[in-house]
Amino acid sequence: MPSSKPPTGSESHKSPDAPQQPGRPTPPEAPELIWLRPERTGRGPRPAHSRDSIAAAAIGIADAEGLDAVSMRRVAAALGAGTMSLYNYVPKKEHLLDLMLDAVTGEYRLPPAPSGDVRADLADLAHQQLGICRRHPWLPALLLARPSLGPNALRYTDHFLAVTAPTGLGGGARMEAMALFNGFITQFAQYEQTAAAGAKWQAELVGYLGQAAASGDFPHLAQAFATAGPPADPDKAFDRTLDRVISAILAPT
Amino acid sequence: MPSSKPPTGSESHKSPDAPQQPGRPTPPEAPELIWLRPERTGRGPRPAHSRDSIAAAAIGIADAEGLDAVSMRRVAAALGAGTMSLYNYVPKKEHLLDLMLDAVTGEYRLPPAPSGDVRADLADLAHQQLGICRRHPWLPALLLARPSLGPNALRYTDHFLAVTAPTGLGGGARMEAMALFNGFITQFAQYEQTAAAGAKWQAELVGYLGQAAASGDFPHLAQAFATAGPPADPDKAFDRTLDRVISAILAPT
DNA sequence: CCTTCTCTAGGTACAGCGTACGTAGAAGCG
DNA sequence: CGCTTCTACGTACGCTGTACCTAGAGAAGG
Repeated sequence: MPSSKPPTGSESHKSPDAPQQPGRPTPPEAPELIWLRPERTGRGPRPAHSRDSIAAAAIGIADAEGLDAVSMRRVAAALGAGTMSLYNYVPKKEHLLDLMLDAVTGEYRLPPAPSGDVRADLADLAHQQLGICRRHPWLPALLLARPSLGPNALRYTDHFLAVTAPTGLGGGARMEAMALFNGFITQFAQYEQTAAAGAKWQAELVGYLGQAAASGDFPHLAQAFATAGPPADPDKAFDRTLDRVISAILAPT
Repeated sequence: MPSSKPPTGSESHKSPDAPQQPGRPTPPEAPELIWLRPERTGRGPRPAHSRDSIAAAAIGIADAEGLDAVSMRRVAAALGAGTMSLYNYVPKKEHLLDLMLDAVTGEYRLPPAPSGDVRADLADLAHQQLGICRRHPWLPALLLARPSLGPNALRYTDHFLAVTAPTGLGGGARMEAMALFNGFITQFAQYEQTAAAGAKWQAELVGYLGQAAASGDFPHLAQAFATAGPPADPDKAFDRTLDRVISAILAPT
């Protein structure tokens, strides 16, 4: 997440009048989006790896040890490659994350066409997404941090637009609806992850909230705290809020 | 975002039978939540700084140069302190982020009591949150990454519960509603940020989407792309979706 | 065929990160 | 006054992303 000014890339000539020969000829402007760079140009030796295998290796590490364990060195080592060789495939680490994102987005099983029941189709998409997020605990954080539109995400988007076509909403409105829809699911999954992360953390939090409630400064919080039932079944809570979100999407303007 | 196993802290005795004297006596279990640690114990010299001043310094850096520029060294330097001195106030960098989060949460101007118009009160909260997020571009990313419940967040939560009390929903349901509400706003702000980040990026994206649409593989995307009007006023889009979200919250079960 | 040129692989090196640890001295308590 | 406990901070370690360079593999053009 570079803040505002990336260092503008290379521009690496040593002296203004030097001949083009030495070093790199500075490919004038490589696209920033990795999906716009061809994976292979056809010249030179065949690459020993592929974007897919790299993404798979990174995903394996992230699944097993968390997103923080995914470093260029680790991934390269997992592939049996030298660290810097990875940079021939992935110009920046950001792009590695993009590859990971799109690879897991490929796990959706999208039906060839909408069923006609918008609610059911959306619920299916939602449950698939929640499942994918649960299989890859690092995914919600990544989805929230960076919007990425790889080929598989395009497939998904197209399908979502198809499913919501009967609503009569325009293209832009349906894109907004998709953002709301995915955002809710992702955040739900993210919350599940952090909640599951630490029992000790949770115990501390409960103590802290109880103490806050007891202080008298937060009467409504105290009341909600006091009337809270047993911790709800997460799947029930998900479906309950999902219903509300779908209703919000389908509601007439 | 530590994945699952933090290294369990210190436990730092060198030999089992060594006397307790050397080094640190290992305070047996300091709470992980920074809000549970007292800022001051009363012994020893008066600290030269405070959590507030530290948070302010960090926020200043983040506002000016982005979240990545906020490092322990930078913050300490901004305070005129040695790097490691910061660790007397903030046991881990995570906690520094918690302090930043709660400090900006203090920017809400909460009325002493709900007005009685639930929709209006929620809209006010939403616009305040959007404003805060726009003032601090790094905030959405942080809000999405880590749930944090500092004192100011408790104030906010209590107010939200008060505002939504007339809905008749239970405490748990209103907490879920708050998550949905805040999540939507945060994601909207986050999206605004990334969109504003790079014109070049946006141009590339448009080209990429156009190319994808032209490929014929994504008919609905192509159609949405073709019928898209001029880019909508973000504030209009925000209010439009906000209305839907509020309706979803207020809808009877 | 050979030459040429482009591509890949990978090592080395650097700046910067979070933070463990140890030391020196100040301030409150008995 | 001492004892204890705190604060301040320098040094050092392992890790990160990645700029840059050197070899050599292998397709394209003559």
